[in-house]
Order: sequence, then C-alpha cells, then structure tokens
Amino acid sequence: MSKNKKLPGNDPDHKRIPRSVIRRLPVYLRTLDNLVKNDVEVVTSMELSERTGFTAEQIRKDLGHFGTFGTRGTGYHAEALRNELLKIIGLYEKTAVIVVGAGHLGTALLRYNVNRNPYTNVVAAFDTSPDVMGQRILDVEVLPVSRMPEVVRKHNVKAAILAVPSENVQAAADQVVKSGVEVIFNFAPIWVQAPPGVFVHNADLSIELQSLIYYATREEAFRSKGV
Amino acid sequence: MSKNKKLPGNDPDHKRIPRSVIRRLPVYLRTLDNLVKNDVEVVTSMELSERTGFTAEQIRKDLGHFGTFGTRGTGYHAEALRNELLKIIGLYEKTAVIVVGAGHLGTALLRYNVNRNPYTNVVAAFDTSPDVMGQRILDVEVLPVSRMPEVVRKHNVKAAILAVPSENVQAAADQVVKSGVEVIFNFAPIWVQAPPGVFVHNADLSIELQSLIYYATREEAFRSKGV
DNA sequence: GTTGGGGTGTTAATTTATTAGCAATTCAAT
DNA sequence: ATTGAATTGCTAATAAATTAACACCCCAAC
Repeated sequence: MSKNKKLPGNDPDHKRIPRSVIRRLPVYLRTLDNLVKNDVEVVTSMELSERTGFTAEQIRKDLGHFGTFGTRGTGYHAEALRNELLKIIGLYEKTAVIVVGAGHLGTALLRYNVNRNPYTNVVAAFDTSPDVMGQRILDVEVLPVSRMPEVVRKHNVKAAILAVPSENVQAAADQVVKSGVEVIFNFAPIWVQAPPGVFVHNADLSIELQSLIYYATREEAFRSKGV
Repeated sequence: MSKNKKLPGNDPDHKRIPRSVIRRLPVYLRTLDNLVKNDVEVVTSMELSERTGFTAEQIRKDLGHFGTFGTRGTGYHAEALRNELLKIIGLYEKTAVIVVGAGHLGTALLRYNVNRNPYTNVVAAFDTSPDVMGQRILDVEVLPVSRMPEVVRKHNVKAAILAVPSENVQAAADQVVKSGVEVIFNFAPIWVQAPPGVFVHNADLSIELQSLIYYATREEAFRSKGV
C-alpha cells in the first residue's frame, strides 16, 4: 500500500505518467468520440490539435507514454485510438458514481452527467431531506444516506460527487469514504480532507474564477484558450 | 493589445508570474480570510501549509514573487497579507459577474457564489425562457438576454458564468463577448471558442472526473490530497 | 546587550513538462 | 519499382515548476 516518497521509477508497467498528461487524456477521448460519431476513420495529430487546442507535438508525446498507436505518414485510426484511450484511462466499463446532495447543484450535475457522458453511470443520489427522498431525477433515485454502503457495494461505486452545502461537506466525505468510495469530487467551497488512498478533487468555482480575474485585470494578451 | 509570442520578460512591473502560482493565490486568500475571521493575527508558512495542502516552501516562494510580506522569525500578519493578496489578485473592489442560464445549474452557482464569496458580485442572471423571466434568485434578477449589453456596461461586468445547455453555449459565449465581457467560465461539456483577449475557462465535470478515474483504477498509493 | 530558537526570503539544485527537430515509415502516384 | 509528400515516434533542448538549503533577521529570555 504505502510506497516511499523517493522512488522515481518503481512502477514496473510503465514509467510514471505525468499528471499533466492524464488531465489531457479525457479531452482526447471526447474529441475522438466526436470524430468517430462523424464517421471519421483516420485523424492526424494536427487535426487533433485543432480540435483540442493542444499542440500536435504534445499530443504525439502524450500518446507515446502509453505505446505506439498511429501509423507514420497516415495518422491515427480514430476508433482504435479511442478504444485504447478507454483502456488507458480505465473506462472499459462504465464507472459507477453516486451523487451526494440532491439540491439544485446535484440535480444539475445529474442532468449534465447522465445526458452527456457514456462512460460514467450515476447509480443513485443521496440526501437527508425528506422532501426529495424517493424522488427520481432523470431515472436516478434519491435515497437516504443510510443506504449508501449497500449501494456502493452492490454497484461497485468508485466515485462520489459531493454537491452539499459547505457545512455538511466534510461529514458527507467521511460518509462516502466509510462506504468504500475511492474518489471524491467536491463542489463545496471548502477543502475536504480524506485519508490516504482516497483521491479528492476540490472544484471550487470561486477559486478558479478569482485566478481568472487575475489575468483579466492585467490586460496583457494571453491566449484566448485554456488559461 | 497584441504582443508577440516570443517576448519572455517584457512586463515592466514584475517578472512574469507562473500560472501555477496564480492558481494558488486564491487558496491562500481564502485561508487567510478564515484565519482573520477567527482573530488569528500572525500565521507562519507552516500553518498555511497545513491548511492549504501546499508546502511551506512553496507558499513562501509564491509570495516572494510579489514582494516581502512577512517578518523573519515571526511569520505573516494574517490580515495584512490578506489585503496584499486582494491587491495582487485584483479584487480591491468586488468584481461584477453575470450568470447566463437560470436553470438548476445557474441557480446553484448563484447560491454558492452569493453566499460564499465576498469578492465577486453577481449583478444579474440571464435566460431566454419566459418562465423564469423577472424572477429573483437570492436577490439576483433574471433578465432577458436583450438587456445584457446594457447591464454589462452599467456594472462594468468582467466575467460571465455560462450555465446553459451545450447546444446553446457557443451562442451564449458569442453574446457575452459582444456585450463586452472579458472572462468566460463555461460549465457546459463543450469547449467554447472566443476571440483573442477573452479568457475562457472550460470547467468540464466529466473530463475532470475521468482523469480522476485514471488514478483510481491504478491502485498505487498517490497522495490523498490535490490530485 | 547577547544568545538561541524560529521562520522568512532568496538562491541554487532538481524535477517535471513543453517544444523542437528529424530519422524512419507509410502511402499514392507514376 | 521509385519517388515524394505526409506524419508518426523518438531523442535532444528548453522552459517551467518544485524542492532543498541556508544566510539573515527578528524576538524573547536572560
């Protein structure tokens, strides 16, 4: 389980993928999905570049971390590459997700997610308020928190999206961890703590907005893309 | 306005702040806010480290980009540093923001924002649906899109939060740009394009979730913090 | 005052990430 | 077959970001 800090290359499979690369993979995936949907068979790194905003060199380099998928002089077979990316990211089968908090935010996220994403599957929402209990939001049932461990076990839930008010978010995090969830996606403007082994991503709107404002207040010409 | 790509250090004021630093500043700001609220007068980089998850060295280094704010052997005066950060980020006065789309997501963001963030001020929401028109969501009025240019001018609106369905989001982006907004925060799972000079941040839940799943599927012990 | 513990500010070393460049390979055209 | 245009996959060079190290300053205690 625990591995010491200073072992640079002890992953036998492949040599330690940079974080920045991982963040770009889903973007490639979605782009390829669109291409496949439009019956594109072959795509070059340049075309991917135009569609993703990353440079062609970077795309080729990123893919190079995982193997060789293209054919020189031609490009990449879109569908094949898409499937490789699915395997790389770990989405060969739909990832089961729960949403905690069925208020406005939870509802909005459910809709976005269920509608748009073929790779994750929201299996249930949880809330404490009796008002929403038992309701269905786009096919997803709102359950009492007491049933969380059972649901997590049954569907092998990997990730939880926390859409609860700041006051309750740490309690919610503790709850989902206790239920066996490994990945937490927190939308409350409070940083959630979790034990080692649990991945927490704090998506704080106001934090990100403020860093954007920094750029906006200095009028220098930055790129319009991907600040 | 336009400045060529390859001019490394032509900012006369100070020597080109790394992006990664800018992203951390709002975290420091919020942490200091909390400390000040709890009547903490002096705080060390180590204490900030515990509260933010960044290392003490990094915090000191980050601050060092903008000047010297602490006193050796003692630490930083929390309130003074907070005020410096406000100036640095560009939040000396509340930044006017609009929300486009008054559905579940827009409503949720409004609540989060208005409740939680003393630095930005949502001056209006916009929508096309007659149902919500004229309604108020926590003091914020929902207006027709036709009034956007006027509102942007009047309140000197810097940023727009796009909380509309994917189908409409590019149109919404074009609209806010035409109205004079410089910063776009897009929540739809489609990448929005904007002319140079406009800062776009695409906050796509599913993309971020997927990159988290990468880590979850390899069971190696990563940090629990800040993936 | 002088001493010591504590903590910043800053420079240097190291690691991580991006960009560039090009040899190697494919395919289509002739 | 041969040629040439196109495009990958590497390897090398550069840039960005993090970590480490420590000189220097402050404050409190004696």
